[in-house]
Amino acid sequence: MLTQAIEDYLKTIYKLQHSDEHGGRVTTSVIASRMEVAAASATNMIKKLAEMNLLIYTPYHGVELTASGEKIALETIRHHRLIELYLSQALGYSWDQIDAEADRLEHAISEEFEDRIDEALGYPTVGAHGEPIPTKQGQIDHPKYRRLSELQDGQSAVIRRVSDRNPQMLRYMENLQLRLGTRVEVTAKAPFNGPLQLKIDASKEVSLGLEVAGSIFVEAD
Amino acid sequence: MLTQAIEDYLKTIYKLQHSDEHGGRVTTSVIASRMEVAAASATNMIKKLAEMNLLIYTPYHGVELTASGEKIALETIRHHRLIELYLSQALGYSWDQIDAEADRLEHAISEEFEDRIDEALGYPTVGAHGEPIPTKQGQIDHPKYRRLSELQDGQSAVIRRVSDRNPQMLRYMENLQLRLGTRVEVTAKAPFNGPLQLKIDASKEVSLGLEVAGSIFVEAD
DNA sequence: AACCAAATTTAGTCATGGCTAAAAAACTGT
DNA sequence: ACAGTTTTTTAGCCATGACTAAATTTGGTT
Repeated sequence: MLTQAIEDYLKTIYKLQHSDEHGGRVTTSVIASRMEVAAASATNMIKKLAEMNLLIYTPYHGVELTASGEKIALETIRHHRLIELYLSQALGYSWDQIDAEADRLEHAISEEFEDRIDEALGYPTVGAHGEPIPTKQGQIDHPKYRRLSELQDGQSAVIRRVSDRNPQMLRYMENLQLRLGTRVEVTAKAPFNGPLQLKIDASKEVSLGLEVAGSIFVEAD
Repeated sequence: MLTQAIEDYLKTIYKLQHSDEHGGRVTTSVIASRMEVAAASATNMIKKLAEMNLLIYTPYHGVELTASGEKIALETIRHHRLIELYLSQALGYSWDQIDAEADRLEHAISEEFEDRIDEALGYPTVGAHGEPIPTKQGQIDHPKYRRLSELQDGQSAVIRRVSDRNPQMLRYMENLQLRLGTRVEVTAKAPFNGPLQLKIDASKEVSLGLEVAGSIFVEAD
């Protein structure tokens, strides 16, 4: 009944609904591009999900998850984030490897497995990249952090979340020791969308491009 | 290319080829019954696997894995047994729960994951139910243990492997503290295929039916 | 040798979830 | 307001891997 494809679509749609980028409007083409399928394939699946009352579909205008659709999405996301954290904490995976592995495992694990790694991890509320982990009851809050790229010259902040979209970027961040909890200070900002100069952990200085800085979310002092 | 279904069929066929029950002849109906699919479905898949040179198919007479088919089967079995052992050792699963969970996970894990749990477990050679774990190179040996049901009155032995076919039976064995390494002694054998009397770990005595005793493999003194 | 039952294969169907090509609807800009 | 572009949907196709029903082969019995 709940296939892997369905879970993947719902997860993707949930994430799109809660990203600030698209203004809440989740269209066929955005879904298709995130899922890396043709638009027609997305339309097909959307119709099927609407049929199953997992989302509300307004043709030509986009989708919105129903309560039951959101529930499944959050369960899938919970699986994903618990697995990611387990891979990094218990099995020594690095930041850039966990997403791909979790993408496959999230559909294969049982409630039992979920519960056991949740316990082994000490009932965490935040995932490996700083994302909130939904509770078993489907509760989740979305703390609004600022992007490192938005900080002004001289401001100091602590890294709270990083985007997990690009594994190569994650590896780059890891190399720079940009981790959750790391304190950073913007010591200079080049004009015309140029790079910013960053002091990491009050020691080493690096120059960071805006694309990377925009993928790092911080809590400013 | 290598779907979950293909891996499952190859694994099943490998196990059937190496079980003493069918005299090496692995037929469509045996495969179908183990896979819990209709015979026609098995025929379809067998033809496909023969097409892929993963097995040799003699219509109406059965199949035999080729070297490449066996390689895939052993990789799948290795995954399965490593996962089972990890679930029981690292996550506290009981004997009766690990097979079902591993059946799903075995298709979802990467080489990386395989290597990491292999390391975490200390490069084990024997699985949770005593089955040999194939090496990464596909080597495996099949120690021939005797069934507990074949022991004579008065004989003593150590449990080396149990069948994992029936979860309820596994739970029953666990309750009786019949574990790998446990020493047992047959203190009496009822005639006409009746139950045998068993002394477990030189302490408690139980009466064990032949079906259970036939699912326990021992190394006699 | 011929018949019968059991095992096996063939033929045809279905659901899933992709795809492309073509049609239709919705946004643009003038 | 309408022409052109972009987005979305429709229509039709394909592979996978199940299924049932019917046909075929095998093997045992007399």
